[in-house]
Amino acid sequence: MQMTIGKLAAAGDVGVETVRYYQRRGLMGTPARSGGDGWGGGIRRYGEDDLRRLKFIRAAQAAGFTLDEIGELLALDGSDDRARVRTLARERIDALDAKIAQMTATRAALSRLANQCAASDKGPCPILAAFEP
Amino acid sequence: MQMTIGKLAAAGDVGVETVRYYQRRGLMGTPARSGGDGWGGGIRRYGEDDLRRLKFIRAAQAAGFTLDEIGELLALDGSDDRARVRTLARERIDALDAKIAQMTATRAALSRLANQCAASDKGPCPILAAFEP
DNA sequence: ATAGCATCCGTACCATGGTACGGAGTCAAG
DNA sequence: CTTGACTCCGTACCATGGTACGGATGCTAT
Repeated sequence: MQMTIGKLAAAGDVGVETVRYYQRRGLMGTPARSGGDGWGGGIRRYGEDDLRRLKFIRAAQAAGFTLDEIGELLALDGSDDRARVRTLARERIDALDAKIAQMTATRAALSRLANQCAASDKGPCPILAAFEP
Repeated sequence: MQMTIGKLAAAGDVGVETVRYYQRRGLMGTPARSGGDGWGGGIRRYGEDDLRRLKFIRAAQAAGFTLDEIGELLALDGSDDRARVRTLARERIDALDAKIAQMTATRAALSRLANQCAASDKGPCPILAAFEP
């Protein structure tokens, strides 16, 4: 199932410009232009693999990987440097754990704040204090 | 306990330039220069309140508020628009919940990946597939 | 009173992750 | 076979959250 960049972008839920940006960053390849009319022209066609790759980029990004790290992951896929993969995964897991813990604590602080500000129409509502230890 | 911008920044675990940046953004005030020598000169002195404010900014930032939103929160502190405060808090809580859920799922995916890549030295280790549904 | 470090301030620059623009070429439908 | 939407590509611009530079001045310890 071949598609144009527009379809690819739509399927990956990003903008066309974003796909092109990823290509410039080296995260995605640019298929040969194919219209076969003899010179340079035609339109690039993308397949399932490209879509998978695009979706991977978005997912990895959501995991907190930077585009540079994602580039490394993509390069690693197909190589067999398992150690490096494990290291990257572990690092990211640790970072995620820290972030999740931190966000959970913050959530609690915000929840307290919302409750205090809801309670009565008079009384405190101490925004600045809400995040204090 | 008065301090210079350098001490303030150190106490808040940010750089001096960052404090100055927050001042430019209107998130922190600039105390009057005081050396009393008669004209404009002297050095600005900061107090506990400034430190509290600075720490608040960092904490709120960690909660996912943008600096613009933090500006609004700071403006709200002292006003009595409780409804607005509750709304902001709720929004942020919802966003945090979504993000936490997402990160938890991602964590699981990474964990699977790390395990697969650790298991044997041969076999897959499918990075691209690791994030698939 | 002088060395040496910090502060003050404006302005410039940086990284990240895109988004917009515009002219030329291409493709599909009517 | 034209019209209208889409593609291609380079280049420019944007928002966010800082970081760096540098000359003039201030503060403090010797």
